[in-house]
Amino acid sequence: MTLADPDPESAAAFVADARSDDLAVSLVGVCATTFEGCAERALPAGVRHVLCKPDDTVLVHGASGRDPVAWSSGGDVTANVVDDALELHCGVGDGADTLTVSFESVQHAAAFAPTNEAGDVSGTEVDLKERVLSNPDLVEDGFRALATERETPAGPVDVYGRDADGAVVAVELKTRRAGPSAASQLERYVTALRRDLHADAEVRGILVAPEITEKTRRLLAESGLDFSPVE
Amino acid sequence: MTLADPDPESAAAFVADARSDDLAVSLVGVCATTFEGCAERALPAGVRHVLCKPDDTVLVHGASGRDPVAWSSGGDVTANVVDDALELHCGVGDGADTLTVSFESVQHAAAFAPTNEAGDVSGTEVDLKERVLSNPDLVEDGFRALATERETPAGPVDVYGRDADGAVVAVELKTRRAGPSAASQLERYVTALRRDLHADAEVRGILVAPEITEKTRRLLAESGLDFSPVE
DNA sequence: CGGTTCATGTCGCAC
DNA sequence: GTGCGACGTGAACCG
Repeated sequence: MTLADPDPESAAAFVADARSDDLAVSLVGVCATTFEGCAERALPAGVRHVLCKPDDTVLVHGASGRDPVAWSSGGDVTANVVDDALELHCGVGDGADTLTVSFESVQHAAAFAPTNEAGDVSGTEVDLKERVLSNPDLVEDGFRALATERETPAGPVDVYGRDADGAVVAVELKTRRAGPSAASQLERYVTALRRDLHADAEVRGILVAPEITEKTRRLLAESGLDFSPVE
Repeated sequence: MTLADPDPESAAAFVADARSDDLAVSLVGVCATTFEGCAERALPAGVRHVLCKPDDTVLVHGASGRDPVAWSSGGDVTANVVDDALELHCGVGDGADTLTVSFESVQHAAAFAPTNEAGDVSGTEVDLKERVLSNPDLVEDGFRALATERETPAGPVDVYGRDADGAVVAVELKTRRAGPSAASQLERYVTALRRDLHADAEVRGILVAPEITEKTRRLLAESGLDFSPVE
């Protein structure tokens, strides 16, 4: 399941075999990449790590960063020998987005059978929603939740309810410090609700987040929306 | 620079050595992960690929998807032997966000010296901006660009100019099909400009994108903003 | 399949 | 460092 300093033919065969067995392949070597499609990008030759997953995802990682320096998702993957070098071709058949990885040399290759199992995340927006539902006063004293993901012409409101005075309230939840887009999002929902409900209905909007930036605070104020810090 | 089926002590030493030499390490093995911090997540034991980069980024990849199933950026990385097993500890010293990767077994380890070189992307918003500047009619017949990234109280406008009638125009550029957030963003800029400029100044907003969704079209219309298809 | 939104988003840039 | 917006964003969810 491993090769060291293979020649191009061996490497190509190794990759092809592994892929036909639904294995993942980890490659280390000197390679250049080109991507063409909706955007374009080329990388000069360099030592990189290439991971080919059984779902045809190909990741090219450089020395730093969480994100790959090049990648391909979706389309087919083929391993060929071109000009006496291993070359990976990734992309949809008709070739809208295409990634090519051209190896000058392969230091190392390993094949393995990865598991797909995953775990659940907690601390997400859903958790915050559940907390708000079980303790509506977090939003505001006297707030009552009536629905979640209530549909409006502008999209679904995270939490929909009424305040102590009976006014309709749209609640937008953010698990982190909220920025201007959150204020705009809430404003879209509130505007849509005002249009949707009877003209005499009062509609308020409350942004629930651990924190907001100053500009966001100003935006909320200008739109007559409220902020309720949580967590 | 390679190990096959190492015992935990060898694996830990291998990782530690590689890291002290500023090398990246590619690991394949059966491992479980836990992440704790702003959110929480745990993965059961499974065969995965772990990539430790010299910048202390750690990526845990499963069988599918472009994104890692677990990762750590920033903090320190240490490789220890715990309960006769390799364990990677990643996180800031005081431990806000912590990732732990516990190996049941290591099938394979490889160390290498990755290059950091990267290439530039074309087809991005900057390219679209340059195209618009060199050919303002793309925005609208008679449009004249006066500035890019012009500052407003709501943030910088992509392109700022005037239309054939001399009215101020804020242009928001999107390289892909634009959604509701783009309309809201443009509206924020236009509102800020109307407030900022003389009261009698007419201010228009034009969203420039290859395409927009229907809801976005409606939002633009409600706000009196325009859409100009490009590309 | 398209539309919308969340994300441990990540990343880069300006203040 | 914080704030802000783009990203070849990716990924899930829903009609």
